[in-house]
Amino acid sequence: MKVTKKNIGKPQGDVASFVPAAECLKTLAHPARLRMVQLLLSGKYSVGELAEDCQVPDNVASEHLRLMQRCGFLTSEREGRMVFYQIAEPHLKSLMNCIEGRFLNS
Amino acid sequence: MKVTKKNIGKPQGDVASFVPAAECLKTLAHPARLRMVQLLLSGKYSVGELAEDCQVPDNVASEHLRLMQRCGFLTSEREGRMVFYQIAEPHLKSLMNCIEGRFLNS
DNA sequence: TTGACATATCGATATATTACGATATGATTT
DNA sequence: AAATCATATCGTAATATATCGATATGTCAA
Repeated sequence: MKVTKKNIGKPQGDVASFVPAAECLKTLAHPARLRMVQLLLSGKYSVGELAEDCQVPDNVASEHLRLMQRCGFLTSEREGRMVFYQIAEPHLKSLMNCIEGRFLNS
Repeated sequence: MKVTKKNIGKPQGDVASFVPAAECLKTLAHPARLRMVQLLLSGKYSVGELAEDCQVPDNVASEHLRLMQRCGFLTSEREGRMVFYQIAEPHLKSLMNCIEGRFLNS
């Protein structure tokens, strides 16, 4: 590749390559959804339990969980009349570590 | 602290403690802004250079940069008629490493 | 000082996101 | 089967965000 003034030292990729990352980060960028991910990284929770912890109605919790499922963060499993969600994206753990390290260290 | 059925094994914090994190993540969750952070982690760039790389007009780039400055990610410094932005938040580096590791490894 | 360049700001519009209430589905108990 | 519980979906209204064009500010060069 020819090296010009324009690309010396530039990191790989371009703005387009960040489109999927931006979508997933947007999905994560909500207090209730962050808290849900944190909880699910530590154990098993039903929709109702997550809703109660996050202080949102059940249907709102359900929508948050559906969004995270859509982008591959979570999977769900029904047990009786409850539904349990779990982490499906392994990178979420290190990502949450970064976030907790920055924002929960007060 | 008393241990009850409700809090066994729950990670510290609650949904409210994630409000600032969610705001900052929302700021980061845009393709152009992610690319700008990636570039600024690797070197020095003016507004115009960032705008060109991200393929947005100068004023749009300027607004993106202002948003990131507002939440403490960046600082700016004028040199002549150009303005250079730089990373102000050290955690951005590890956060970008997580993001690149997940989304730019195809 | 005039003109050109780089960046920033403002107002308006278009689009996206969020939350809510109502209703629907699925499962269990009586 | 009917009632109840847990979750999901849908329409809608409120709010937030993104983008654009126009204009403003600040800097330099002629």
